[in-house]
Amino acid sequence: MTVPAPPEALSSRLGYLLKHAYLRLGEESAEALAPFEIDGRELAVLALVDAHDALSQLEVAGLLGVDRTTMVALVDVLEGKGLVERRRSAQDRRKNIVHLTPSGRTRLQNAEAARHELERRFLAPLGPEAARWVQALQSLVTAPADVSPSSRGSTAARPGAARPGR
Amino acid sequence: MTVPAPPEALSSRLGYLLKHAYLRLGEESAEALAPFEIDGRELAVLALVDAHDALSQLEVAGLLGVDRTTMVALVDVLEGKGLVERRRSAQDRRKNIVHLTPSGRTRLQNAEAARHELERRFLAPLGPEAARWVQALQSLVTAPADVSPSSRGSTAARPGAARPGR
DNA sequence: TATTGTTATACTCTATAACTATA
DNA sequence: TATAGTTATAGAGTATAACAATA
Repeated sequence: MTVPAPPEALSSRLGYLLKHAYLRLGEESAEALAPFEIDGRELAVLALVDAHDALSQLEVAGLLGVDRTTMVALVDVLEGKGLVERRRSAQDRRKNIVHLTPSGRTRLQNAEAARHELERRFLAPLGPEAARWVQALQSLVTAPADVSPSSRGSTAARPGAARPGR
Repeated sequence: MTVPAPPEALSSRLGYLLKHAYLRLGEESAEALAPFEIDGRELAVLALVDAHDALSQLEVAGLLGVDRTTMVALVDVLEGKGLVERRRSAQDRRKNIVHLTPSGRTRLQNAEAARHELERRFLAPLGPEAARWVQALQSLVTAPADVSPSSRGSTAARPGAARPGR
């Protein structure tokens, strides 16, 4: 269901708010991208391999923050839809370079337009503050993971940290 | 590892940003609440049954936005920890009213203090804008779910909702 | 007949471990 | 020996279906 107007005890909880914002965007995103038979994460893969040049599966996985085994399935799906192709790297034949097909490039452009429109609608309640709000969100995601007194372990780096993360 | 500084192609994606903000908060939250042997959602349940009076399991589930079967497991865990008790409602013996135990009340207070401190740290990169940013986030979660042309449609029902694929 | 709580089951998502082919 | 990709498997998390007790 998502969103039956949360009571005070919840509306102040960052965890609740972020989770439900994420879920809601997911729902609307699925709907907006359905005509393109693609989901938001698949679209992100297309955008990445378009923007960068000759990325291997592992490199895409790293950028996206997903496991390499997850990446295999993701590329399987995209290749099955004819949107990308795997090509062995000539320099290092262990690597699969992920290439956009012409069909994939077209799909990327059309779906990106739909995504922009969706995000515009999603952020509409913020009015002119939307852009700044998103900037702030970026700063939370890329922040150096705290530094202050009460310590804690940073998300990234840290020797034998064995993060469950992801 | 979350957050290897996302490239431009990702840092503008709301889906990516919300997901990773949520994941990161989850990691830090787990760490901050670990001493209390409780997670963020369990804490939210304690706060809800404390704030409202005599809520049934189904009512808590509705407020929290989780399934009633999920709620059973959640209450099982909290009852196992001695933080809540199930009591049959005298008015409607089908209902389990969820009560805080004295131990639950103490745990709630201590864990809430830790949560506040955690959220303060998490939002620190926003500086004095933090409060307004959270307000904006609230408005996204409680927004009337769009109104414009392409509408949307809750997870459930909706008659002629296109959906060719899946 | 409908609702609350419960159990059993299934499905999605993702991670871990082990294998292969390359380096 | 280490790395990229793959496969098989297992673990969260959550939803659906069916059932008992109660209304």
